[in-house]
Amino acid sequence: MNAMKNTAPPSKRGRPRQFDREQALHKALNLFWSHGYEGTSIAELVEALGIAPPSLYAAFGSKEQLFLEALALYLQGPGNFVARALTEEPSGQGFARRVLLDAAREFANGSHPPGCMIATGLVASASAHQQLAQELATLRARTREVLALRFDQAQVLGELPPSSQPVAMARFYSAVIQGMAVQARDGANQAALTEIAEQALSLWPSTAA
Amino acid sequence: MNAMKNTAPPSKRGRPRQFDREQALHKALNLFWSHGYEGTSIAELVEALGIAPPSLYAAFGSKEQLFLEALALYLQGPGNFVARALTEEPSGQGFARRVLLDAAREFANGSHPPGCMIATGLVASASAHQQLAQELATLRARTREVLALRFDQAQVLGELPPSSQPVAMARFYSAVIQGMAVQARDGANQAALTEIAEQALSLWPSTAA
DNA sequence: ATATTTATTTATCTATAACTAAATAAATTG
DNA sequence: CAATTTATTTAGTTATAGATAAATAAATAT
Repeated sequence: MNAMKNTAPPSKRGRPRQFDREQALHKALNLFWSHGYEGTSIAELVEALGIAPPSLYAAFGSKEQLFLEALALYLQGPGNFVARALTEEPSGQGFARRVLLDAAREFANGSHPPGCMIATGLVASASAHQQLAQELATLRARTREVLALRFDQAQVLGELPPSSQPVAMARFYSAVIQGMAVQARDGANQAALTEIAEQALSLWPSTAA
Repeated sequence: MNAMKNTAPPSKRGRPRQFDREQALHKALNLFWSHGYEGTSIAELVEALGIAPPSLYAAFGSKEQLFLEALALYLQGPGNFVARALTEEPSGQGFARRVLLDAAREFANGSHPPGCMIATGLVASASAHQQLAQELATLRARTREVLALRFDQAQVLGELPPSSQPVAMARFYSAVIQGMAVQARDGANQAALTEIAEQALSLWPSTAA
């Protein structure tokens, strides 16, 4: 609820925390990423983090808050490729290309779990976790919107023909990314994912002004 | 484990079952489809089916067996579009077209939950359910293989140029279907899904022998 | 009718889920 | 040092998970 607690400098009074909070958060991220929110128990978390339940709750509040923090970490780290492309790729096509190829690389990057926490997170879950599921759905929607905005912009700038449909294109490329995430979970390597990405990218209208 | 128990004609001796097994299975399917395997509890199942736990266990064996039966029902019903296309569409392109457009229709068909049980089922789950997750992953792999086989066949028949890559195409179309399933869960309607499908289908190489 | 078979009812059982109260330990502040 | 603050340890709590034993009910077979 309060971001201050997390971004505040380590407080000076009181017994110091015996574990590295950032490192613990990374381990939690890996668990949630691998097994999903519902598939990860507090028992597994405290085991992996090497701490007792009260330490986890003192540091992170609840399972849900821990998940949300792990998700934020994901979005700043392995899941930041959309944001990066957004600032670094000026053209619509370059943006699409960058996002899909980075997705292919990240989804099959052996240094962390396969796939994407957003694309396939809480797609079907218990009613009790509907709020969290909605949060993930909103993140997926935002990615679609970002693509649509960029494609619309490309159209306005004449990079895309007036006949093209930015929103439909955004849905298409989003779907491809989400499918790539599923296949990554099923063991597809970077080469396989890149082939998927390249086929999708070959759909980009040729620059005929 | 034994298919006989389920396919056998209703036995004649003993107290007859007080509920409709098929109807109960349909309700279980809807729950699993909506909330996933992990997100559906026995308590919710017996509530929806209107029976007591021992009746559920007597009829279906276990939660996992019930899920597998529901999955089989899904594959014969709303999830049978790949199998249908396989027997009814002779050409590679017709097959791809049929599968993707049927997926668009089924994934957003209001008479049952959105999306696809296979495409997004148990993509990330607890270690305890790894066997079931593997089962789903195998079904996804089979779909990919079916597409690849059909595309390969199309290539042999000259319908696809020698330069095309059936396996890569199969991965691509599978990914699109899986992405469509995610978007259906997120509320995409048939029109939106069809637009995704049409874009993917527009990639089909023009018939230039 | 009696025995046999199968299903349902009722009341749990054991294990695990998420979470926490209370006591103790380790730091800072005055 | 005493008071205060915060973290950890220990040992739980309550609720729910999946599953079942035992008694009862309702059918068929002989």
